[in-house]
Amino acid sequence: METQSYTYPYPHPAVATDCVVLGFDGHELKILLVQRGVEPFKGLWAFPGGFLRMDETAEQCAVRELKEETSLDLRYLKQLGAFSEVNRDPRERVISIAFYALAKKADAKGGDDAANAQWFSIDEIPHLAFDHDYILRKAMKKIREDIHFEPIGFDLLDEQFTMPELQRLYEAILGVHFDRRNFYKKMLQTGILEEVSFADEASPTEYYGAHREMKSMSIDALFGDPHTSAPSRPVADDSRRRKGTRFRFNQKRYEEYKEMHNFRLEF
Amino acid sequence: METQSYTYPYPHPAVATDCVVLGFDGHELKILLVQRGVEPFKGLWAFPGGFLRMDETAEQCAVRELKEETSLDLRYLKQLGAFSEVNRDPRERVISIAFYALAKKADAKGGDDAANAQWFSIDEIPHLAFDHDYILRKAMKKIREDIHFEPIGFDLLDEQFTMPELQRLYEAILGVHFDRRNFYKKMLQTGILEEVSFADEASPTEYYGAHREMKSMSIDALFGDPHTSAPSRPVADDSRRRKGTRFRFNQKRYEEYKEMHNFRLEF
DNA sequence: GCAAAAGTGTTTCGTTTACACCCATGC
DNA sequence: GCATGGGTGTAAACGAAACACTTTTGC
Repeated sequence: METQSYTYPYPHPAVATDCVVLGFDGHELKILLVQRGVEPFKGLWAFPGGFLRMDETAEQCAVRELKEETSLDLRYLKQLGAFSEVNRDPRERVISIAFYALAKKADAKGGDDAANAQWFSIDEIPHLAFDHDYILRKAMKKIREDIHFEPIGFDLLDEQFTMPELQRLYEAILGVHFDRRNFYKKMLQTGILEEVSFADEASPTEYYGAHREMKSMSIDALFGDPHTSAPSRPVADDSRRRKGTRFRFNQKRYEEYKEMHNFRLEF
Repeated sequence: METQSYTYPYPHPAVATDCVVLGFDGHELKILLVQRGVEPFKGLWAFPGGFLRMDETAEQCAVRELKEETSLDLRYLKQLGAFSEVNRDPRERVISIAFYALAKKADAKGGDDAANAQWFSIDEIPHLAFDHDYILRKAMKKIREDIHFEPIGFDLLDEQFTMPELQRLYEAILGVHFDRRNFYKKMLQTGILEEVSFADEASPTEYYGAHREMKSMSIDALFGDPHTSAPSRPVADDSRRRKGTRFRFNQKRYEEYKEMHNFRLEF
């Protein structure tokens, strides 16, 4: 395809991006890997990524490559930094700008469109190509730090989620166990979660793929709290309910809260 | 000097490093800048930095360039990330890998060897070349975050320092005011500081540049606690004393403490 | 109907904050 | 000797941690 060549008075390294994509299936953290079809490291698994074009930023490159290789849209992209070991790529000098990204639970389930892209459980990651083992360790370290101060958990769950789901996610990322009651309290105290009432169920992102007629729920909506109006709720709804009260992340309240707390919110 | 040229089948960006060097004079934070002698942005101030060589990592490049441009040795170097805006350099596509570094108080004072390197007070920074204004904001943000979890303050002070000095540093970085008593307590509680006894004064890094005969202090050294042996101490020592109890950072205790607290120590 | 998971409040403990006086030094 | 800065303890308020039982759901 390319037949030209490019000449510079000084040597230039190649610049590429790599993206550590995380997903969460409700119980375990997952990492999205692609299997290399060409040398070097042919057959080994690696992070999606590729070479930087001259008309795009590193961020744009990471998004583009991910789309190309795994047809996944990103919710959250954060730079880990540049990896510049001299011999990290046997072909030529390649600087990699690495990112981590988060995929919604729904996307994470069906997201292996690309022939050789696959989700791996975080504790069953094979040995990776290049210095990607090292990059993964850095990524996990950073995520564990970031999650204390940024609401990244919500980017890994569906738009609506239950408290136990959120807790399992935090526990999976941080590798610790929380007391359920304390976790509830802490999360609710921040005020950045809003309870999803039955009236809101047929929200922008569909819930369990089912539609709901506006009419049958409008009464409940008027009365607000689903508990008080529960007896009058059509039984049919139950088929679509799943266990537990559902919440959703409220971006606006988060911004307010952050401002109140000097832009430093601890989870 | 270079007459060769370098050719690649695909276009490559240039890769450079930039280093935000911080110093502290006891009252204010300082930033080390160099004045550009050539276009683009000739005459404007910028961070020390330069192009990456093919046989060095980005970290090595940052250290080398800093040494070349300002003859300063670094105490602490941390990557901020890669800056990859397409037009950040008008000459050609240049990716910058930025770092921040800390200079000891002593170095910071006399460190402007290089003809056109100069320390600027943090709130008198001129408009900078390239996207360095933006990089500076990112650097300050990261330092303010990092200082909560890493003992970076000590890299900005001399080996020995007083508690008020340390407090002023924290206040300068974070832009807040602490209650003196609470600050003492918190710092001492961590256990990572050790009080410098008179016996230790002639420590590896000299104190106020004066030497001290080992003989005249060996007795105090044997008895440990400086308070009990104070009356027998030669009066001559007082000439070298400065106001206040001095402390030093104990790396070993820090490692222990960090391990005890899951590698997450909050300052 | 039974097992598994969701939901809820209170007490205890440790940490953080607020606050005032004496002492040492330098002018 | 006076002003400036260094050094110390205690009480109140707040946030984190520990803890058990009832309700709902799914089989």
